[in-house]
Amino acid sequence: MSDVSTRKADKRTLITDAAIDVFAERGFHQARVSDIARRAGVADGTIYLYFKNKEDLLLSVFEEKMDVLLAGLRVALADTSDPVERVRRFAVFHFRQVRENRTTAEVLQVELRLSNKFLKEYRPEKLWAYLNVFGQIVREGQATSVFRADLDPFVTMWAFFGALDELAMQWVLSRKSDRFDLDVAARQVAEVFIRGMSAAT
Amino acid sequence: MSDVSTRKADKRTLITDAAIDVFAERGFHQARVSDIARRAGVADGTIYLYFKNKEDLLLSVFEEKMDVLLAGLRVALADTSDPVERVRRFAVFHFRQVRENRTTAEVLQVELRLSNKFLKEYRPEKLWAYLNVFGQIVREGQATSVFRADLDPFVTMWAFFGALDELAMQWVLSRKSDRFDLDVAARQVAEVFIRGMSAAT
Amino acid sequence: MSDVSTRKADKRTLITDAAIDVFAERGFHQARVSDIARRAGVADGTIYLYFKNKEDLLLSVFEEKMDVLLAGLRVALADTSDPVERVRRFAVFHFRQVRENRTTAEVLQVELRLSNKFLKEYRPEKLWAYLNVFGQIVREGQATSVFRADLDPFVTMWAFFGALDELAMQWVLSRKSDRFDLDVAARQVAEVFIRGMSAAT
Amino acid sequence: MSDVSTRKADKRTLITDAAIDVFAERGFHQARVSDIARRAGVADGTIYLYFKNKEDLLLSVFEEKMDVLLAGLRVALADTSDPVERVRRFAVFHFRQVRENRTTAEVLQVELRLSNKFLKEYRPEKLWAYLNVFGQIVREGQATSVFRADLDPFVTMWAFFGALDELAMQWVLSRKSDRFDLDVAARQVAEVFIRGMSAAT
DNA sequence: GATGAATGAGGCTTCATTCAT
DNA sequence: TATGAATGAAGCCTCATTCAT
Repeated sequence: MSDVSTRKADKRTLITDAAIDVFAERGFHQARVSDIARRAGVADGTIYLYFKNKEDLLLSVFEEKMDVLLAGLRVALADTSDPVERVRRFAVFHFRQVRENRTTAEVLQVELRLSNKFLKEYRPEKLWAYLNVFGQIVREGQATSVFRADLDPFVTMWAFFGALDELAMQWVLSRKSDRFDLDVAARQVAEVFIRGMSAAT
Repeated sequence: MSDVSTRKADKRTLITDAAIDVFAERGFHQARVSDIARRAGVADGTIYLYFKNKEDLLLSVFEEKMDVLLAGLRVALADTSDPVERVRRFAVFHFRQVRENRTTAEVLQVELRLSNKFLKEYRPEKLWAYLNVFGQIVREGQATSVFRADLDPFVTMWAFFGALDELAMQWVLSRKSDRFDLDVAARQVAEVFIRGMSAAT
Repeated sequence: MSDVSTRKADKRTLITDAAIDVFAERGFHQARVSDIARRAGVADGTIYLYFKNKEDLLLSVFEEKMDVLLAGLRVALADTSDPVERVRRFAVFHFRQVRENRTTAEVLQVELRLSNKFLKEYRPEKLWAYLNVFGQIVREGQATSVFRADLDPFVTMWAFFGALDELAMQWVLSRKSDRFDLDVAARQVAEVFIRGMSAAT
Repeated sequence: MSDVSTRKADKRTLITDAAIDVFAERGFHQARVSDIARRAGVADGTIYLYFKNKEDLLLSVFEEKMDVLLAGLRVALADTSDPVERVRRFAVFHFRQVRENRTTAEVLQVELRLSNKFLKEYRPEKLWAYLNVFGQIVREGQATSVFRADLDPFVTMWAFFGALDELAMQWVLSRKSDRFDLDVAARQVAEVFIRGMSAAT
């Protein structure tokens, strides 16, 4: 990689990292481009060399974040094909990401609303890919009769993601002092869904 | 009720109703106060006799609708004390409200969550009251050994709400054509949680 | 005086008194009509039963204040015709008014600027009458060769008033703790002008 | 001075100059920021790169003009240490500035005093520095027994400034036709104060 | 006379984006 | 590539005044 492209990549990363922080702190609409520029240590105009506009910056941030998340999720699920175990790992993985990078949950929240409402034309494929991993787990569980066949994977998938997402948001928003244990929460949510979806009588 | 207070109440309602429509149509940030005023049939300044500012109008919509929602929920749960049945009714009630008040749901689901103030500063007591109804159901189920004792009602409560909320949002944001059946979703989510929380082996 | 007219007079007085306070506190432009109404204990609209508009209220306040001031001044100067003594009494009287009614100085300041600039058509006759008392003292002093004949009474008059007014303003604006002695100031200003205007070698 | 800083300084000056004109013409409250921008030949928003808001623009005009005034005053007094002569030069200098910069004087005399912030919150250090020059003259005169020792320099200083200020305001606000001679006024005010403060019997 | 809810014009200010350097 | 000063559209909100009761 040449010096120039390295520096370019660095600057782009500086901007997206700054953007994640500022979007998480203030939300998309309240975040000012100049805030992001200042935090990234670049000029306002520089942002427009890497991103078409503020909206594009948000989408890029989201896409990059989701790429990392999805890759990590695949690694976390790699060495087991047991649907039950995979559900557990999904929950644990999601909450570990949230804890290790608090802004993840916030950016997801913001994105979830904006991508559908404000940016009508944008389809958050990466988010769907992430969710579909769970949908696929459900389908596999149903195929192997581990999970009840009458469950709609679509409904289950969104319900599961909603549960994780809401808990993540509450954890992020709570004061450090009365912050609950994410590992415990992960296990409990996983168990509720596993038993809830279970085909066993 | 006197004529004056009736008219006053009416004007406030005119404004909140108009606000819900306009917020749902254009989104909070794109909605102009003058649009809301025109739709309500009042002058721009009149809005500021009832609400501190545009954001306060949004939060007031939330407060008012949550009051109605909570009252309705209590009615829906009134004639049964069976925790299992109450979970079912909670889900059914929630989704029925969403379906019957789509624009209101859209504002509460989407626009409200984009308000930085709502997420970061405002303490949504009304939301907590609504959720605690579910928390209470869990505790009663645990007390009667219907639900597993090792579940944290706090975690379960947020997980359940997150599941309902996320599905509601997907339904609200989806195009009419590919809108899924909320009754089915209500039943499935309720069953997953009921079985998931069940103390039975 | 009938009950009605008494009550009417009372209400008018309530409003002007409130207006003096509010104008002094916040200045003419920053003062809100509703603030004055609240302080007076009347409805906003009531003010418009007694005054044409906000501007008219200011002018009325000023006129009334000046009437009182002028009447008081005449009393204070009544029993002496010695120009030197009258200068002393003028200064003492002015500062006594300021001390006994702090808002006097502030209303004068506000008025002085507004009457000339904002209300071009308004001629503050009452202020001129007040000042002309000093102008007349100068002229009498010149006529009796107590004061130098080459002084322009117009210039001297404004200079004297400016000196009094500025000191009054500084006294009003100063914190109670480091507030200087107005009596001393009155005597010193009077002496400076008396000696300064004196015809004696 | 580099090109950039020159241009920046120029733009700031363009704005303050335009502001003085517009404030003088229409008064602070009637002046629209967009008028000032147009007169300065810049965009509305540009003003906010140099000034916090409209009121800050007014106060900045004050600060900048007082700097110039103070520097000029020091030059005017430079080549004499005779307190009597210095009093004369102070008055002459002050009125010369008023005459030569009528619009600036109008803003400083009239508009500034209508600003509540200026009167109540802002500490006009620059004004005090200007006044203290006179206070110092008094003290020097007292030290050399030219002026009476019993005069409070603080009182004398404000009285003198008040006299100059009030006359300046009357001159600025008067119609051209009946505008009095500022040179005569300067001489008369100076003589009144010199004799008034004189230690001689 | 008294009320105070309602009006609505108008302007200050923000901030995403551009472009000359 | 990088800068950051400049732009200017657009909208929230204030508040003097009115008028139906």
